[in-house]
Amino acid sequence: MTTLPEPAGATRRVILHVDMDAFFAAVELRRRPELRGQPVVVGGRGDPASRGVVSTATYEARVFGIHSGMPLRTAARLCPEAVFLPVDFAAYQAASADVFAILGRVSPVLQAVGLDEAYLDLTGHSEAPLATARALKSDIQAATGLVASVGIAPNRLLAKIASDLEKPDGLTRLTHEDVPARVWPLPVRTLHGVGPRAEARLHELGIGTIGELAGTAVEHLQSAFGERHARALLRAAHGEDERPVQTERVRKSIGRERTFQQDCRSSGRLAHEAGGMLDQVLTRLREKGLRARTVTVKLRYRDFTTHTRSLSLPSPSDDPHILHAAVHSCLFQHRLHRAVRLLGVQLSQLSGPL
DNA sequence: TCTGGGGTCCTAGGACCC
DNA sequence: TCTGGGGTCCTAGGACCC
Repeated sequence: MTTLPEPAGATRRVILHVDMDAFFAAVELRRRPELRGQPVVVGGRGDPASRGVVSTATYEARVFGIHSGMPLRTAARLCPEAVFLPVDFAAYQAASADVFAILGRVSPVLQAVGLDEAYLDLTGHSEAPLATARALKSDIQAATGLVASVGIAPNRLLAKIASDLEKPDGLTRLTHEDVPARVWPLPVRTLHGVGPRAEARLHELGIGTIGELAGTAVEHLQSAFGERHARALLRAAHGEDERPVQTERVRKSIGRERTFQQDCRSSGRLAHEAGGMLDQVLTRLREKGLRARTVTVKLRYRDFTTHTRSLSLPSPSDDPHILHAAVHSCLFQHRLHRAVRLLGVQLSQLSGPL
């Protein structure tokens, strides 16, 4: 089996993926050095008895099977002696700004992915990519005390896989020629875009590794995934990815959502909470000088079914009266006879000021 | 009393217009 | 009476990512 040939005339790009190791936890340990070496879990309010999930766990905590997205209660059961800390988003934003200042000096073609990841395009740079990456890692550590893993590859897909291969403190280069030996043995779930559902469907087709996916006929995938998705999966399995590093992105929606500590049965309280959440979203909307045309209210019930109700206004608005009325209308189009676990208010179809 | 909160992108049916 | 397409908007839901 061989990889697909590169498209004729394509320039060979040099893409870096920089991924901070256990970022939230690393920032916490910087100011609580006495916790170094201990299992530390950052998530929710830092109270393992409350509803919330793990944002980041130190490698000492991961040994117990704790990982991001796991309920805090479960983490506490796996490792009762772990230290639980609340999420301090402002602290991570500040640390992130320090890291991105350093990244920005390496290349202006920089795409942030959340607070702790970034892609850089180094195509055309004279310095050897490995030397650049080594210097970058050491600059980040010297300036912030934080550790990054870096992947180098001809595209974003492979760069991201590369940065994960030798975590933590990794520095890994992947080329197209490396794909059969180093990428194909990995589980399909490693591919960006393959989540729990796609993984399960692939397993049903007898496909467990990226190599097995790469060797599958597109017709075999189409019934389960549709033609577009099937072709995208195959391209990814062959290490093909033409997506550019995108330096700017337009925000499409802003919203607020909250899980109740106890499920809410009162429609009066829901209306009150939704109004408060809309006010918070409106503050951000106006700070950015935006207007919104679509209002969505989301409810999740105890069984985790999620329902949305949306309303498009005739024209974009930042008028509190109009938007509150729209939220109210969406909320009461929901059937409110069941206890609600989560309430969300979202504004979309955003546009700039008139 | 497993399963947060911030998002993006895709699909699909029906309405409506040409 | 039967039978068209294409395009866009609206709405709801699902999958995925950090």
